Amino acid sequence: MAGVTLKTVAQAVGVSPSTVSNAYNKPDQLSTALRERILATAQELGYAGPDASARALRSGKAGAIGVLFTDKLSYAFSDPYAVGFLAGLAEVAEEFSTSLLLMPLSSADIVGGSNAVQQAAIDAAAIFCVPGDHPAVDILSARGIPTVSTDRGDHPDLCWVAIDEVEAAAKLGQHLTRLGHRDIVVLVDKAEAQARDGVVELNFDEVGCSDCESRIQGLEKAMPDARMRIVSGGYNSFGSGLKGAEYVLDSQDRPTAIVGLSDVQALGAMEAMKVRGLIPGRDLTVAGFDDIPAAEPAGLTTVHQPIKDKGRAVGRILLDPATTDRQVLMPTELVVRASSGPAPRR
Amino acid sequence: MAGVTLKTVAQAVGVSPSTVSNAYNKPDQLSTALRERILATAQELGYAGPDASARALRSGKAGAIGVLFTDKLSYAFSDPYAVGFLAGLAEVAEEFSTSLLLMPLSSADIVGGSNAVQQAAIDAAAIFCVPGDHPAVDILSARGIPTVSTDRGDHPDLCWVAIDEVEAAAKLGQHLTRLGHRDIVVLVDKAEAQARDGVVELNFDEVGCSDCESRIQGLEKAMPDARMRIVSGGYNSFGSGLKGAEYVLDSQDRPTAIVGLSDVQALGAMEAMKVRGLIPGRDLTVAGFDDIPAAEPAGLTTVHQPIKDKGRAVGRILLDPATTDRQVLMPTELVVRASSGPAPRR
DNA sequence: TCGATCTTCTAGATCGTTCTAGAAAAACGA
DNA sequence: TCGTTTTTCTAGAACGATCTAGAAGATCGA
Repeated sequence: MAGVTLKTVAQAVGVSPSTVSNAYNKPDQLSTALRERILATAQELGYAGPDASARALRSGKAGAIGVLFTDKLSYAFSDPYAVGFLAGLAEVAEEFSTSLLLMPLSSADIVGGSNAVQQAAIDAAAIFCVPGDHPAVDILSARGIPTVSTDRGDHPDLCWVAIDEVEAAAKLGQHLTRLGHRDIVVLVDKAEAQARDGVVELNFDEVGCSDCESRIQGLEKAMPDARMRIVSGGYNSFGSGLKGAEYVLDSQDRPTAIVGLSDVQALGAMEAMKVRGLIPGRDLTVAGFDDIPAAEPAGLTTVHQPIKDKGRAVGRILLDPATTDRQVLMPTELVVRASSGPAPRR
Repeated sequence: MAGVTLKTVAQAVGVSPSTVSNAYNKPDQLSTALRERILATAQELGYAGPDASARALRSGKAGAIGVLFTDKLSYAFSDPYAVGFLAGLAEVAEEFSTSLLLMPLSSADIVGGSNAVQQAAIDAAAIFCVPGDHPAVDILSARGIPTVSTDRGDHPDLCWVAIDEVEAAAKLGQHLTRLGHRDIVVLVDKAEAQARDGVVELNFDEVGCSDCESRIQGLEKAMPDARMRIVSGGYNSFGSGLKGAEYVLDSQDRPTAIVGLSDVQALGAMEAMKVRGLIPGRDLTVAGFDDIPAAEPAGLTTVHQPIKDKGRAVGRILLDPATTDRQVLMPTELVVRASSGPAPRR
């Protein structure tokens, strides 16, 4: 049963292994009659096509691109933003009949030798929301694997597809300033924050995520006179946004606006308001980032970025030889919805 | 620069290739001093460890398991149910330092030879919400790749991790019967449904998804006297549930309860009610399936199933030699929340 | 001191393909 | 009819590792 190889089929048909290989990969290199005879015999013998590993070794193409994710995989997918990115990437991958290999980043065994990043048979890799100084990134570069990051790197020779985070945040900041907001809370994700029911207040230098830092800088730039507090409810998720906002809303010192650095967190904040009978845009302003699909029905003011296109662009750079871009800056757009309104007079 | 192999390193150090290989894979087979010398030289030469494809070929282990998804990848991830499953699977994969290979099922090129399912270098595969008679499943079995399905198969020798769909639906049906509901609408996903603003009414034999069919059967079993209509708003998503429910709510012939065959669709239905000023559980009953994280805050009555455990169980069967189970039936539980209430008198 | 055991390392086959070069046969143009 | 091109097929060497068996030297107990 087992052990049927190209050679087996070749012998059965009475041709050379090369010919059988061609029957699968280069149909125009042999006569149709022979090709059909080969395929039929293969079927009979239970041969299911060339072995993937052997093909990968010989041809030097693994037929898969890796996707490096932040932290645990579970949290990665809880944000529709990641899903949209992946969908765009998958679209291009499909076009080049390439698979996507998810590489979970258990922070633990990265240092040890036997992790997925070391072992993975991939031609290239997309680095999604993983900081450029992460050990896994070094491993990939040591392996000589081409990578595209979604962080806008400082190295001019690295590949990336990104948005101008500072500018994007500044757009939102200007909007808030114009509405008269001078006292805001920024919700960030911070896995380490698990004290005080999982909610913690941070200083800027404790944020530790370059995207988040850039966005905060953008907000500060556009709101120079505002008081700005940074609060984390834990992970980048609806629940954490909810918890963070609850902490803020139940405190004695409410801001006039809450900005989630991702839409899921902002939506959590809206939920917290709803529970307390507060109306977003009237009693308190809420805004987010990314413009995920759920943002529109919820009426959430946010900064739109072309999520799926970002995934597509990464895919093109990695797979499409016709694409010569190495660094792509995507446009962003402020989308004003009902959740933002003028700051109430004090 | 390029072309640094085991052999190169071996020559540089002055040992045999086998020894270098052992330095990476079997540290106890050589002296510590030599091992360190080898690793240091490798570093110097820019050798990043054994080539993944070559290792896969020789050792017969690809170091990855495939995940077969329904339809386009984008829709697959729009349901948190899939995300939960994947998280559980990833958890086990991580433990065995194995990667996950996503195999999108573009219905088009399955017949052609050059699709991901044919090419993928995987040791095993998880078949997630793909019917057992799908061509891709045949390809996997032809390749001799062990699989575990999330559909409860009829074949006694196939591996699966599933719930008793009929029983699960019957639990919900009993609940609705007890509340006096005799007229319900079931929301199903049906990609082909794009007429009439994407909303369409179906007969039972048009549903064409074995899970959905089982759930409808379970409902019918527990609600023998009820009138039951089947409506689809398109894909398995919030938006489709919303559209389907809008169609139902705006018709002259409203039911007393709407059952979404997935929570995302049921949540969409709740949204449609909210927009119309209807209160779930009072004006109309809404219920779902799966008990995704968003179901609880929304107060959605649903049938809980251990999503993440399902993923874990699949992972164990595929990867853990200590696991001898071949077929696992997971428990389900009716979770009653505010969205279900007694049927109003007519 | 001698055989037995353990540690450390090596030679060479092997995994199942695809690739390069080229041979044999068929088709073609003049 | 003869060289030339095209089609169709093949031999044999890679690809880069791991595995099996076994050799050489070190260690050990009696």
